Amino acid sequence: MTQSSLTAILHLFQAQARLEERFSGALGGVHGLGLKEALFLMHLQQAPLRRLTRVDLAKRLHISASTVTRMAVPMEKLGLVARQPDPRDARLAYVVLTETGQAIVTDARATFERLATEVFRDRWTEQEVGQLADLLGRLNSNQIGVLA
Amino acid sequence: MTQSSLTAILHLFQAQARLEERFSGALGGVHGLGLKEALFLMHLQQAPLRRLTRVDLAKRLHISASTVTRMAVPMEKLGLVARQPDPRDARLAYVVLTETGQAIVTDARATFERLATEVFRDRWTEQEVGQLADLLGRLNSNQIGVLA
DNA sequence: GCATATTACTTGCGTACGCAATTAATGTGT
DNA sequence: ACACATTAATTGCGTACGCAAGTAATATGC
Repeated sequence: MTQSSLTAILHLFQAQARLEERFSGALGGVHGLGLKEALFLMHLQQAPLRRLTRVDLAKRLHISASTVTRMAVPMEKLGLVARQPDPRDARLAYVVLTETGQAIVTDARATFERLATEVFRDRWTEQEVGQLADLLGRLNSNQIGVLA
Repeated sequence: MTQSSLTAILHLFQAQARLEERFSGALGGVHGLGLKEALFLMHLQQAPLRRLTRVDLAKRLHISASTVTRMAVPMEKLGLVARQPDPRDARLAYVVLTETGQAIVTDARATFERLATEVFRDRWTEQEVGQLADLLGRLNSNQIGVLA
């Protein structure tokens, strides 16, 4: 158990590093977005009102609140997201997905899906991919805000 | 297939982010090492002569060669690694694990193993962990230099 | 209802990283 | 053997990040 646990974790780190390289390159090439930005927008897309507070986004993306603030600035200028203050609580500044952002992220998601399919295209059965998705889902199941 | 592929990838990214946080904190607390440094040394430990060239390390760790150069400096000063020129090829400067480094990394690996076991301790059977390790191993199988 | 604690967000600062240019050494073609 | 390409490593530079401090607003305790 100890042995396979360690192996699983190390393989997971290794796999993530490879996939990040691959997805970063491909996403950056097609859209103007990096992988980080794409995940940022995807989290907004699946949120209740297509919006999240900055701290909430930070938790979901596992980055600091200051990074969320700074990431949002260029995307605001591009019109992908907008700042939306909360009338009830003046401290809150939601990041909300615009129509433009909606279109872009839908497109990015399609690219994402295509890339994901390619990863498993050779040497993987549908059942195996599903099994992997399930197991990784279990690994994340004791937390909030897992994406899609 | 497309659907579960996307889910698998997204879950993998999510899982990695959480595990990185957890392992970074715990490793940094026990030894003086960060997660990155621990993986750095673990790659050396399992290498043929406990040594690797900088470019080789960079490929295995999925970081740039310049980062390897810069990471090595403080670890050299701590005596964990040493610089070892190649007599055949004066361009090569191996990073080699010292005795001290060997001891530290063995210790770090034990901590790593303990943490990994904790991750799966609740709600996971040995078979499931093994299955996850296998599937992730498959995902990495078309590349060189996978760790342990 | 007022003082204090907590929360959301921003900003300054230091650090870590990748890219591209540089240097030095080895490989290749003729 | 010599010119040129390739490779390993380092360094300058710009960028992205986290942490901690600062600011403003809301929540809590008395």
